[in-house]
Amino acid sequence: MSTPGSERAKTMRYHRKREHVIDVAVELFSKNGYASTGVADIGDAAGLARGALYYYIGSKEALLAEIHDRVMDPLLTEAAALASLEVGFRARLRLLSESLLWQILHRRDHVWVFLHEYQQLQGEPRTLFRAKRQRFEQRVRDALAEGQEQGLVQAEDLELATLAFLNLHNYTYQWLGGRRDLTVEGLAAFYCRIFLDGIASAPADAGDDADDLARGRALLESLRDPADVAS
Amino acid sequence: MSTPGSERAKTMRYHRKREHVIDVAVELFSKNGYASTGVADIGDAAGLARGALYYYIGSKEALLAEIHDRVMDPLLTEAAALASLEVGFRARLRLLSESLLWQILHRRDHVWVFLHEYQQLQGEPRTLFRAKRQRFEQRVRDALAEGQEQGLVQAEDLELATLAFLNLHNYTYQWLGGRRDLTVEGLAAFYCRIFLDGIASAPADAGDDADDLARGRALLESLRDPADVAS
Amino acid sequence: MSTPGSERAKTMRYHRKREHVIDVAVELFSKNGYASTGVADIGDAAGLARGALYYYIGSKEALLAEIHDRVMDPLLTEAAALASLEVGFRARLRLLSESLLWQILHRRDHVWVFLHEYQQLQGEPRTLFRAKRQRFEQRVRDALAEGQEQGLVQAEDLELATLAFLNLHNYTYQWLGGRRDLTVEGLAAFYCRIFLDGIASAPADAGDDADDLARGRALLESLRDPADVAS
Amino acid sequence: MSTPGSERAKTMRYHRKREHVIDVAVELFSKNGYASTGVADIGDAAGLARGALYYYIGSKEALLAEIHDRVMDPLLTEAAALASLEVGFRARLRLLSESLLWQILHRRDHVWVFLHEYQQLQGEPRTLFRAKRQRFEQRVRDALAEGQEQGLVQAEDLELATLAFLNLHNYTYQWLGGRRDLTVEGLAAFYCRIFLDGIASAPADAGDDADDLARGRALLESLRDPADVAS
DNA sequence: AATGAATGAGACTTCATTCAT
DNA sequence: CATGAATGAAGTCTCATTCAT
Repeated sequence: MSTPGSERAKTMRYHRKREHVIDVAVELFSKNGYASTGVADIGDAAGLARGALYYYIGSKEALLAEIHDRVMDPLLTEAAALASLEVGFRARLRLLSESLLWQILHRRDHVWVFLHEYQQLQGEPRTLFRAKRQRFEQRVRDALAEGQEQGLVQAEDLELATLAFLNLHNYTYQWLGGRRDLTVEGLAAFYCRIFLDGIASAPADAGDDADDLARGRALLESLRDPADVAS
Repeated sequence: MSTPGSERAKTMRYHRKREHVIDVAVELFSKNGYASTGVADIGDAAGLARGALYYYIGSKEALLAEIHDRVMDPLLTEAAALASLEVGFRARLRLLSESLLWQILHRRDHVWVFLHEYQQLQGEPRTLFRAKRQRFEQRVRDALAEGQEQGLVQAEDLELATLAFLNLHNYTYQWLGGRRDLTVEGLAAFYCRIFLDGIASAPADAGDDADDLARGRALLESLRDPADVAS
Repeated sequence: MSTPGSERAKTMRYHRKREHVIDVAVELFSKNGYASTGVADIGDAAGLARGALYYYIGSKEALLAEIHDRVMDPLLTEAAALASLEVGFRARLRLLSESLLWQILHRRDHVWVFLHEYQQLQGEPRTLFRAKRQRFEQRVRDALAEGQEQGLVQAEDLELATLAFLNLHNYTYQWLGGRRDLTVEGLAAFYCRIFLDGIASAPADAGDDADDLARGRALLESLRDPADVAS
Repeated sequence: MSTPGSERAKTMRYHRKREHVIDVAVELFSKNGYASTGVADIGDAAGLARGALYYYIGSKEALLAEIHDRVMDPLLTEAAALASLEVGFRARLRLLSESLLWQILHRRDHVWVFLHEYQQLQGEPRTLFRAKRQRFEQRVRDALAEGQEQGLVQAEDLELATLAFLNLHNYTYQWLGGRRDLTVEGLAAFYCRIFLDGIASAPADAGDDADDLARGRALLESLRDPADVAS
């Protein structure tokens, strides 16, 4: 009676619809925030009644966890692959940059949710997610350590250098909506030029600017509430 | 009934208590998120009943707006002062960096709320806040334009350079809690060394790395779901 | 298409599967309560999807009604048979006790549902069930009336004696789970010894204990909230 | 400005209203069942909006726990007092009976909830309640042990005797609604006469009835489905 | 200046039931 | 026979806000 593969077809339909629901949720979460988006809103946007929605998502928080995985998992897979690739330090970092920016540019909504709402995760998903994030961070740190050995990274504090690299990339999600002209390769080239040439330079001797800085700092302090400065 | 001056005294007490309430709210908002912090929580932490709280705050959203102003206003004041200061380009950018990092390090909780929950603002406070943010951004852009004229900033896209500078600084609030050893001056020196030396360098000719990059990109694409790559 | 007899075969299979579903439901209802057991739970435990389940049960409430009948109907049949049996009063009551305890011990789950969830029945099943229960109660009362005529039951209030007899038996389902060592005959002997020897005795003249009782009652009253005692 | 004791007055008002809410809930729970009674129903019956209700009750389950305590706590207090009272065995048991029946008759609704819905308790309240119940049961067992020493309780299995005593009393809540003519003292006298005279008698030698019983049992077995008898 | 009490909308989630396939 | 998908009402609970006192 039933065509072969019909069972898989059902599963396929379920799976496709489920993905659609998540897509819809991602868009709403990124636009209005996780806490401010109601399950009813998602249902309306997905064309599903409240009850049917739960047939697909389990819970609002499971939805959030899934969105995190959708970004984090490919990111880790790619970073692992890049770590094993036999390329030079600068190329490896540039490729890491491109991998990260690919997610940020192509999955803008996901990344917004991912970087903005991660603290809403509770329990096991929270733990899991934190571990994954640290694993990714470690990949970047490993790459920078390689550069350090080659003298291409001048930094006492490698941890801080890693964070600076991530700062540069991660915050992009905040303003990306207003700059749709950017490409992954172009942005990676720009960020990596700044970071690599900057981090390769000798730690600045502020000698020339010392006087200017002193005057400026005095000015700033004069503007601050004494109570604030004390703290 | 009331002694002369008592009215001003009341105002003072009122003001002090109000500040305290806001302090308490900032801490809770930064720890648990704006949406997840109830007015009751704030009241409990401030030692005030719900009714009395509203005597001081007006509304939960007004509280949020006030927190934004507490960071944004000094930032704008200082940026304006620095703009008029007669110092060199590098020093001015370094001072802007220090001004911004001072808020981030010394008002960590405020900055968290400010950078994390600003989209929860609605109506007029939202408009106002966006205008202030753009004004601050313009200060940075102006400083970079000065560097561009002097050949110290090599960037076709000055807007993008501005955003990169802000990326580097702003995202700091996300991980600052784990690095309490940092100082404003030290961090500013590090960020500005990277940014200034990096942005002053000639746009990279990726010639040497071209082959590595090609191989890496092929690897990355092979890992991606075809459906994703298409989009 | 269908071989002769296949229809009856279907009916058999249907019937057997239906019984299985009910068995599963009884177990769940008795363990978790009727209201707290979902139709989905029953389906899962029976290995049937939600849709298929309804092919067998009609509705959740019909299931509950059926479970009641499964206990009540044999009970009534047996009580009727015992009523016509020519045996002495003591033996008849003992046999009624054994009949009732047989259900309680051998169909513990059914009886739990039956004695615990009967008030969840609505409409016609409710009416029917109440009638059946009263018919059973009447059988016990009839037996006791026989004993009363023979002077073996000393009770002004025969109704109350009936209820006492039922109390003794029915509440057993509450703690039976912890006492799996008991047998129908043993428990019936114990209950009937107490009840028959107790009910055959002359109504107590509390003369000897009057003083003790008075002191005890005074103590109890002193412990009670005056507001409570009033009501 | 505020009259002395006004603070206590507020607390008093809160307390009184809270008690009222619980009273209302008890009535509904006992009439319709715990699971079938919605929080909305309680609110309606108490004349309180949904939100206000939670100001008083905390949660539906906390309400259930409170109802349990309202019965169990006085019961334990009284049982403890009676255990220390210097009275004879028969009087002590009679007083225990009266104490228990006082709750059953005067707090019929509470007792219904207490004896019928206790399994709905979860977590800590569940544990606590079970411990209290066992403590009460122990009081009865202690009293019966006293009788056993005096030869007034003929029972190999004291545990079972305890349960029989409790059966007799506890199940009363099921039919009490139809018999409002009863008094605590009258019912206790009746139950205790049956139980004490019954339990004091020599274990029955069913000699006289042996034949009748055998015939009756054969009849019963003939009525039963062979499949059932096997189990 | 402060409070406790109340509100009512809306939050997330569950559930018995139906129906096209 | 059986299923997966869908429904919509109802469930418990939270929350920002108001107001009489």
